[in-house]
Amino acid sequence: MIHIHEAGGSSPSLPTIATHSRLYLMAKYYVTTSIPYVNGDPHIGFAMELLYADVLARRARQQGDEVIFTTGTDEHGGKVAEKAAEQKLEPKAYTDQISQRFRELGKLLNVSSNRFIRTTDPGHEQRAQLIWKTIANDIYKGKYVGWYCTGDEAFFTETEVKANNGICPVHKRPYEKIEEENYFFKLSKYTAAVNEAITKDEYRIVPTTRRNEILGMLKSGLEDISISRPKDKIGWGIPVPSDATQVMYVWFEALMNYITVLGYPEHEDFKQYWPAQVQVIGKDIIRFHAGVWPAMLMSLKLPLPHQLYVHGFITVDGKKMSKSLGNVIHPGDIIAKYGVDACRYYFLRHVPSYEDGDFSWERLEAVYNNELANELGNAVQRTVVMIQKYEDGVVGVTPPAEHDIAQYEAALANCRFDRALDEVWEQVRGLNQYIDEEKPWAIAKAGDKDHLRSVLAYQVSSLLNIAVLLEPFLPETSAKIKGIFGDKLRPLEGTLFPKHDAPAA
RNA sequence: CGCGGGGUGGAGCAGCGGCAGCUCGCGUGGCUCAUAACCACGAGGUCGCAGGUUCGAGUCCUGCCCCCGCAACCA
Repeated sequence: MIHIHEAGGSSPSLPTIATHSRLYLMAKYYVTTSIPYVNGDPHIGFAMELLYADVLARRARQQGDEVIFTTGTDEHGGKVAEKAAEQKLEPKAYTDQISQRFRELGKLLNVSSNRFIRTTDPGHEQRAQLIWKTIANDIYKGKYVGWYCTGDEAFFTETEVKANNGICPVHKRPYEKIEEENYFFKLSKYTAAVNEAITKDEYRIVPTTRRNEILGMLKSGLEDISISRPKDKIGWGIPVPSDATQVMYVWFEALMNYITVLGYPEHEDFKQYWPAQVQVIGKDIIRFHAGVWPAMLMSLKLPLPHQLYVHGFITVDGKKMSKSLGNVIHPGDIIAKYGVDACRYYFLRHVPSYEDGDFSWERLEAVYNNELANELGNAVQRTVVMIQKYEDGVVGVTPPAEHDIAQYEAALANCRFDRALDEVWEQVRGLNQYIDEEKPWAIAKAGDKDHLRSVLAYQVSSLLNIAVLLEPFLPETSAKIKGIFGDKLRPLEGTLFPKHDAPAA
């Protein structure tokens, strides 16, 4: 049995406007994040990945799809065992702790994932062994030859060894040539087929630059990869079936999570939800997801995911985030000061969806004040006040929205979250311009009740439309706006985004 | 010749063959419904450097310089 953990998914909100333009058939929608390796606490890099996947999941639900949205943690391997030993913990006890922090990260960010898989779940381990047996035809025993430094307890590449003239610069001793018995996966056999699937966009990789990158790698062909480790060297892993001396190489087994979490092979969820619509990953692990993973699926005779979305990395004040620099940003710090939606907004709009981006408190402050408080928050506020002043708080009949959302939809289909929000903000600006042009206060003075009512109704309609478009991105804000302009006016206690005076530390 | 991404007004970015554009910041004006918010107008760029193709080049080609990743077993 597989462990299924229900995370705090929000109830799907019914689309009011977005769907009237097209007929959308209810479908199964499966979206995944990568499962981060638990050798450290979560930071904003993975937080961003959760947010991207969350937008896709929420949008799909909004369209009426049934959604499975998975995330989880990758918990085996030498590095984890080392970390655990440092803290004088058993590996499992250590990963229990860290895994929990990743789970909490999702809640903190209001991410609507509904399954959380750990590679140490018994279900995953059993299914991984089953997968191994299923693709046994593509697995063979071979020798891995490498340069090993006993000081580092690690292998080094040929080029690295050459660059150091055969002597480890840290430990001042020669690298040893070590042969190791490993199992290998016939990755080479599938190179051509993977290449074709990507070329034909059957397995669509966005952005295009990433697609080109992987096609370049595939052109020279992929070599078979070692997929096991001797148990006496790295004990913390899933045993290879029928060979007690070996455990599975972490990566090989971790990739399987995308199907074991659905209950591959027999569970109904697997049958209904695979292949995934979109798999969200970071640029560092593209070769595993665009090279190894599709080959594994082909070996299993399973269809490939429809789309792989590769995001970039975040720098902080232009510098790489690192513990030694002490500039690691924790999502909790941002949320504590600005709220969860402001945090979501920053990463979704101001980190380029197709490239690396930068975070700084100054920029967050500016964005919060200008775009969230002034433009959106104030548009809501002025509309609320006008309805109170001129209409005794009565919201009239609102006309359906007439905005063209083709650009917004196209942006989302291509995982251009930044562009999608640009489109929404076009409407926010448009609304503020509309108010200034129509001058409802002047109409009120002139006493033209009908005209006034239609202008205010338009404002409300525009805001409700914005709320719908915003739902996948800023679910709380969206709900608040919808709540204010329901059948009757229900103003908030304060404002949507209260202004801050002092910048954050 | 390892591979890839990038260098456009103070900042962040778009444009990828046809008058250099957007957001922030800055300046001026307008408005008063509003969270000193909103709206309009303006200043500010020889588009990394040097050649070339073209009637015309951020935009195509060649060479160079500078940043940032990746470089196969650490996941």
